[in-house]
Amino acid sequence: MQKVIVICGPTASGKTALSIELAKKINGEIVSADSMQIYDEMDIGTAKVTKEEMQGIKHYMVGGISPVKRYSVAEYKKNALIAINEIIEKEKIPIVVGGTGLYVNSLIYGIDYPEVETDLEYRRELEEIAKNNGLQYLYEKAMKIDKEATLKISQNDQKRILRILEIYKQTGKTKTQLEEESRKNGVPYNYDVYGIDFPREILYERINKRVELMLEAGLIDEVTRLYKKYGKELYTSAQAIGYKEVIDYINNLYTKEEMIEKIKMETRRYAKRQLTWFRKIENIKWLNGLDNIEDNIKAILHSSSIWKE
RNA sequence: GCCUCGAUAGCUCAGUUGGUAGAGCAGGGGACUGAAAAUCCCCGUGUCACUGGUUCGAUUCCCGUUCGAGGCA
Repeated sequence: MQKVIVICGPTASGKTALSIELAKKINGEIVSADSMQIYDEMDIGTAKVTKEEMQGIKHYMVGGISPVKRYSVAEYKKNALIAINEIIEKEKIPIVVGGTGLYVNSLIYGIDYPEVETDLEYRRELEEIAKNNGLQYLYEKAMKIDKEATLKISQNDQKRILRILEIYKQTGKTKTQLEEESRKNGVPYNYDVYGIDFPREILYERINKRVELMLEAGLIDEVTRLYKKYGKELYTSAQAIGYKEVIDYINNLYTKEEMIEKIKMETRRYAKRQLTWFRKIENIKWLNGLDNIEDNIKAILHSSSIWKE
């Protein structure tokens, strides 16, 4: 079965540099799995790869989406698969690189999503009901529709409660049903997953340093430009760490120092959550971020069966 | 130099009418199938500054010491 290499890891763990070196070595091309680097005009704060960094290696799924758009895993999965196939057509090796656990999983577990658009009207309606009648009311409603899925989530998890209701409204099927159907189809490729990790303290130092560098590189200007241009039109993209804090700073919700500390803190927490995703991936092979890139590439080539074929 | 107040979790502080203590924040762990950098769940042992005294028992009361803040000289 066709091999696809996957490199994941928390933010600031050096995924970009490692993946580009690897691509050069094995004639690969890169498919990003990052929910925020997919947006245009958000470069500094998302640590998007630059043209120079790419060194001629083609990247897919980086940019190309307006920051006003509400992108979703379903779209991601569909387009990432197209990219992977395109790379295979060229007889190159696809390397999926990213920090968004949900996106990575959509590929490696071959999750299928029915072709429906998100019904924003209905969502707004439900949000209204949650506000007026309390979330408990919707939780009970979800329980009646799909008990199994509802029992798995918290009574406070508004997003997932709404999702159970939305799915039923749009497809006539329950979330549990759809998940079962999705599992039947199997996975088309042999994904070989690697994770980069660091001792926590060192990772946090790297994160703090990176935030400082982003500020120096003009993060505030970038966000200001974006915010002036689109304002409240920004939705998903405005939830990005570094962006929401700068927007709050622009609106005088806190001082510059508070804003900087907040970005660092939120990024650290994000890294922690990312690790929770990756630890759960069965068969993930961990690389030590402290080792140099050459050694880690050797480790990948050694354990991956690509070159045995 | 004198007086007053303070010293409790990484930080800010609460509390124990004497029976060895708990909040917020930070931190840690986890969940995750169309917003996911989102959203949600769980986790609190620390010489109660140090020395001595009173007491069956002191982090709590008393004496002193050290450090910090304020006031008076």
